[in-house]
Amino acid sequence: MGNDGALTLKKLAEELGISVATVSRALAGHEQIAKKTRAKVAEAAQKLGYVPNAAARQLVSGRSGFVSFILPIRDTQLVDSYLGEFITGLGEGLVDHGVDLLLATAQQGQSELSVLKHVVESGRADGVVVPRLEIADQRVAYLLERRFPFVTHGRLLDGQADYSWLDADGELAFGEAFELLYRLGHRHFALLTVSELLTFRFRRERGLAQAVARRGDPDVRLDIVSAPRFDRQARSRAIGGMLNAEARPTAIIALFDELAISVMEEAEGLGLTVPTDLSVVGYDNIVAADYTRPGLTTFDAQVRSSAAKIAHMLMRQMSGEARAAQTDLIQPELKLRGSHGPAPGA
Amino acid sequence: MGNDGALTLKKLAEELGISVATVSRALAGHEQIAKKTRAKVAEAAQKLGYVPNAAARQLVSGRSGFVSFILPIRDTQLVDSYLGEFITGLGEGLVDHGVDLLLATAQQGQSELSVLKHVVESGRADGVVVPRLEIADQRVAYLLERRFPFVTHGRLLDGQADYSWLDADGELAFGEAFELLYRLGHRHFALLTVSELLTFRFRRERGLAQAVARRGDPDVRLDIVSAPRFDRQARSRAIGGMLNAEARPTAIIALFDELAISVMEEAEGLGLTVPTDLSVVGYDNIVAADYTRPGLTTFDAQVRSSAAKIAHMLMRQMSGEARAAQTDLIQPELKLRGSHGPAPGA
DNA sequence: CCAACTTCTGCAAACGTTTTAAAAACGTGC
DNA sequence: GCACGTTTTTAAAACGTTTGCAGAAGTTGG
Repeated sequence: MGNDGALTLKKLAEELGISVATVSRALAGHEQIAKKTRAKVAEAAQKLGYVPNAAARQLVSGRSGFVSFILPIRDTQLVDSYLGEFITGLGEGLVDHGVDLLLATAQQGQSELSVLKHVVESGRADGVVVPRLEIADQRVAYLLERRFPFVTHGRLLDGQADYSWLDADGELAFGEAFELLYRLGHRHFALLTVSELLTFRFRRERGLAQAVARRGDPDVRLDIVSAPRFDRQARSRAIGGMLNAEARPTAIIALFDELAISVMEEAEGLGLTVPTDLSVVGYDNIVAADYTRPGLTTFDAQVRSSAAKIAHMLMRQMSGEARAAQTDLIQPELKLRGSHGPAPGA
Repeated sequence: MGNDGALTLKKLAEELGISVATVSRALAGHEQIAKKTRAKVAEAAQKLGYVPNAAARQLVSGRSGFVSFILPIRDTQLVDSYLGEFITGLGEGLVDHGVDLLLATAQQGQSELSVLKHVVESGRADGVVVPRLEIADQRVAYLLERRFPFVTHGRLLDGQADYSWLDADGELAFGEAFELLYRLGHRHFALLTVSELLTFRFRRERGLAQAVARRGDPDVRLDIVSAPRFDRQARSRAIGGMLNAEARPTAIIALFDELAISVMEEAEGLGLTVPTDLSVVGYDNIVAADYTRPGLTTFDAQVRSSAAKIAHMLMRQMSGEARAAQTDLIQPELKLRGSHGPAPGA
């Protein structure tokens, strides 16, 4: 409802004195309907403000005209910059195709996977976008088995599965971060990471480890510190511990900007100056990275434009235009700001 | 579809050897169906993973189970922090009610109003959320006339129309901002605003003007400067002009944080120190406000929790629980950070 | 064992479209 | 004026649910 005396095709047909079938076809612009009739119908529809009922249309066509994105369950404390940008980007990408975005949320106690299944099985969406892949991602497994159109942001670790993805090359970026800092004289590094089994985490960690190995410098030391992703208190403790260690690292590479910014805040609290005492490099280039003082040196993962690209990839897939899986590996761009510098005493 | 051999009620019924009607009622938990039958049906549905088709359900019930939000058309350059937070908040609020969020976007050349009409008339949503009211807001007029459930963020200027809104008291906040700075000795103020006909703009401007009038101090000078909302270049020019004037204001009150942050950046570029040379106060408390150096003194408009509240208001309205219009005026909370200080030479 | 309930189940219509297959209208040439 | 091909229109089925109404079991009392 909300639509009690709604204008239906039937009423419109009665008004015009022709059958619903004709009206339907006329509005769809079928050639087989006389031009004159088409014009007459179009005019009446326009005048009376006829808008076809979405549910009825969906029922017969089988397509909902929606692309869905399941909002990840997250702590209510922390705003996740990634989400806002990603959704905005998706919206921008979908506009061009006249497709709307369905944001589904998991209720308390409901798993994200079950929401996804529900959306798919109920036919409320024609395709989905899956962010932040996990190590053995059940969502991907389900969608593949179900043969349902989807595109992921990020990719699985093994190259087995055949699906469409867009990812930023974090492996490369983290190698680059190491090289940047190594050349500035840093030898004692710390990688600030999280414990979740997200694939991007493993890739970035691997990229860093490989860069270290490539140098083969026995003086290089790399500490690995895990911080909780959401609990601000615990995160602060973990970072504090790292910065208070007797042998403090001089270069900190954070898995993503939010962690990097936490490091900068914590350092400030401890009286350490960035970048004189401590170099910090992040990843993502969230909006806030431009506002810290000094600005955060980071890699632009182009979340927003990636989301738009993902939207296009998905549309191509849904239209059947692209039969094979499409992949796109984008190059994160190093944003040199002020949070990195020569190693102290170098 | 993507749902070829989809499991329908009919198939489920055949499987069980009973009629669709019974299965439907059993799943809905009707008392009139024997407990034993209900259990049997529930089990089978569970086992076979039956999920009712959304379109069919919607067609007969007339409800879509969606709440819609029309993504405002904006420049592709600038991330609008408000949107991300607002949408996240809406999602959080709607979760509790098992309602999903439909994000519709206006295509190039399509007006936001026409998208809204389309969503409403096609029955794709049961209620809508309208952000950032304009001076004679056509969306509100349309929704009222259409008697369609909606809640707005922000309110109209005249108290005539009878609708549900949630707003933050910007009038109060801007008065408070003036008082804060006046007491610190500032006499030359500038209000940095925009030219759009947004109601929140007029309220905040009015709040400031009234506070000035209340003091009745002939020494107080208030400049009003308009900056474009999206064009970064032009914005920079407008702010630069203000800061380069022979008689430069010492206290700048910005309509919202993004403008305030621009002021701080521009000031830094001109070699001015905040807050020594210049006090800056914003409004909204976007995430970035906490990361600028010095931190931006601003008012927390609690966008995210407001959005969640709006979601609840809307649900109450849609369920018919609340017959009269509901309103909620929240108190923006002053966040004292480092961007304000005593007037130079005071 | 039958009537009169009560409890349970099923038929069929309805929701508003699209689309298949068939019928009606229209010309045209003879 | 009739047959024939072409153009235009329509009746009816289908999509997968929910629900009013009626009918079929079950149960109870006489």
